[in-house]
This record gives sequence, C-alpha cells and structure tokens, in this order.
Amino acid sequence: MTKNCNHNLCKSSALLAAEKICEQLGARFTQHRRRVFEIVWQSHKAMSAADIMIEMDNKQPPITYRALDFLKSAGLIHHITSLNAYIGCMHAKNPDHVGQLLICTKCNNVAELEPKEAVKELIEQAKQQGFSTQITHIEMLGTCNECE
Amino acid sequence: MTKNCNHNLCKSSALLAAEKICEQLGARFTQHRRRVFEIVWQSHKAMSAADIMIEMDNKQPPITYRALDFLKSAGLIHHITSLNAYIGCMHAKNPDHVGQLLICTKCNNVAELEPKEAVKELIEQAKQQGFSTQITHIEMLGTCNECE
DNA sequence: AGTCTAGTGTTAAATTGTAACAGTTGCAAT
DNA sequence: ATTGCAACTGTTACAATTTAACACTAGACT
Ligand SMILES: [Zn+2]
Ligand SMILES: [Zn+2]
Ligand SMILES: [Zn+2]
Ligand SMILES: [Zn+2]
Repeated sequence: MTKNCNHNLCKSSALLAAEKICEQLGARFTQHRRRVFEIVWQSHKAMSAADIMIEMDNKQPPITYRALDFLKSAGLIHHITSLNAYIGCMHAKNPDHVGQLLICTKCNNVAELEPKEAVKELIEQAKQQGFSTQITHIEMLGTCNECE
Repeated sequence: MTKNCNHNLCKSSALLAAEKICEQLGARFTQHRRRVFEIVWQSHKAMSAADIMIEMDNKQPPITYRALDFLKSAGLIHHITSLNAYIGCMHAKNPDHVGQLLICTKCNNVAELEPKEAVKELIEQAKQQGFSTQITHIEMLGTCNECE
C-alpha cells in the first residue's frame, strides 16, 4: 500500500473520504484545508509544517497550522511526534483508531498498521497500574522494504 | 513506583546507575550533565527543556540541549515526543529497552512499563511488511491512579 | 611536553509555533 | 431579503524552541 500503490487512485479516494467525513462533522472542507490535505497526500512521505508551507500558495504560518490542527482533530492526518511532521491517515473512516506508524529513516516514507491486539495488551497493562488511557501513540523508526 | 516511591532513595539510586553507565561508556558525567539529570529526576513529572533551563545555573540553551542529547543517547532519560519533554528512565541498566510511557495529562506524572510481549508483536507485524525496526516509541496519554 | 578528543562558553540566528483582532463568508431563522 | 451568528480568513507581530558556528579548555595518552 505504501509504495506500490496507484497513488492517484490512493490520493483521490482519500480525498473523497475526507469530504465525506467533513460533511458528517458538519465542518467545511475549505480551500486551505483541502490544499494542505492534498500536499500531505502528495506522497506517503512525512511532511513537516515547513515542507507544507513551501508548497502553499499563501505562506502565512497561521493558515497552515490551522488547517493542520483541523485535519488532525478530524482524524484525517496523523502528527508524527518523533519527527514533528504529518502524514495522511490510511484509516480515516475508523474514527478513533490507533495507528502503528512505520517510519523509514532513509526514504522518509511512512506506512500505517492497525495493531489491535498489541494495543489491547498495552491498555490492559496500563490499567493494571491504575492508568486509564485516552490516547495511544505508537511510532517505529527503521528501514522499509526498499531501503534495506 | 511513580508516586509512592521514597523519592530520595529513588533518585540517588538513579544517580548511581548513571555514574556507572557513563563510566562503562567511557563518557564523563560532567557538572552540566549531572545537574540536568538531577533536575529531570527531581520528580516523576515530565520536564520540558524550558522547565529545566529555569532551574539551571547557567541558562544558555546550548548547555542544556547538549546535556539532554547526551543523557538521551546514553539511555538515561526518555524524550516524550508527544509533550516535547523529558523524563528519567526507570530501566537505564537495560540499554536498549522500549519503554511504554504512561503520561497523566492532569498531574503530568509519567510512569514507565516494559511491554515485552506487545513490542514483540509490533515488531513482528512490522517485519511482515518488510519493515525492519530500530527504535520504538510507545506513549499513552490519560489519567493516573490518583487523578481519577 | 605534545597532541588528540571530548567537552565548554558564547554569540547569534534559524526554525517553529501562537496571540490577537479586525474582516469576511456561508448559512439559518425571522 | 434582511439580520444575526458561528465558522473561517488575513495579517501583523511576536514568543518559544532549537541549532550553527567557532574559538577555547580540560583531561587522557603517548
Ligand atoms: Zn498511495
Ligand atoms: Zn491512521
Ligand atoms: Zn521516585
Ligand atoms: Zn526507560
């Protein structure tokens, strides 16, 4: 899915999903939001806010950060905290899913899995310490298939 | 361990371990490094670089960042990427361990588990995608025991 | 003593992210 | 169709965070 995708298809189906989700949320998929979304989805590589701004027509930071915040809170993109960068979410339909992000440190491509069993375990272990989990981040750095 | 510790003991045993690890690495546990380490270990709360600099005698950023980089690469502290903050590692003896960080969003305390089984699964799943994992970050945000 | 490496001190700057506030647009209720 | 509201925009200016660069110093080893 990550590199051997027909990416035009991949991207446009993400766009359709995004439109639908925005509609469901009663939020508008405005020009800026769409533009940022498209830039993030240009590839499966992580994009920093700065990377995105380079491609934006209107380069003013608040525009970009606002769009990113919106897309993130709508579950349409993930913030990769260990890189301080963003990536389109492959499972946006699934609102509260936990993504396992596989980040290649050579080519910067990011793949995403849904590690249901492992997450259950993690949450259960936390619970045994009296910790009640709300948000789970799982990020793995390494090398992908093609960069070995 | 996180809150019901005898923290003087807790901290001083971390210090001893740190000294030992530095020696093993052939690195010096210099004043700045020791000072930053002590500040991070003042409590089990996450400390940002700015928080740390407030307590430093010498407030110049490079001093603090260099010490943090060193401590991190020596495995003595963890960088909590989702908060951009630092916490002392509870398992520093275990050089390449993966910590599962439980971060309370109310009191800012951080606990750490070693989720061996779950990590194995995550790495295995990644491998099935042809991804070879080098670093794993697991961070969970929620509320701890005492903040419920 | 000489030299090599790791660590320091310092200045200054690049990068990244926000506050604030006036203006505008889409939409719904009267 | 007007009015009114909430969401979104444009813009300025700033704050916070992190890094580059470079000359200097202390300790370790011949
Ligand atoms: Zn694709
Ligand atoms: Zn996702
Ligand atoms: Zn303690
Ligand atoms: Zn640890």
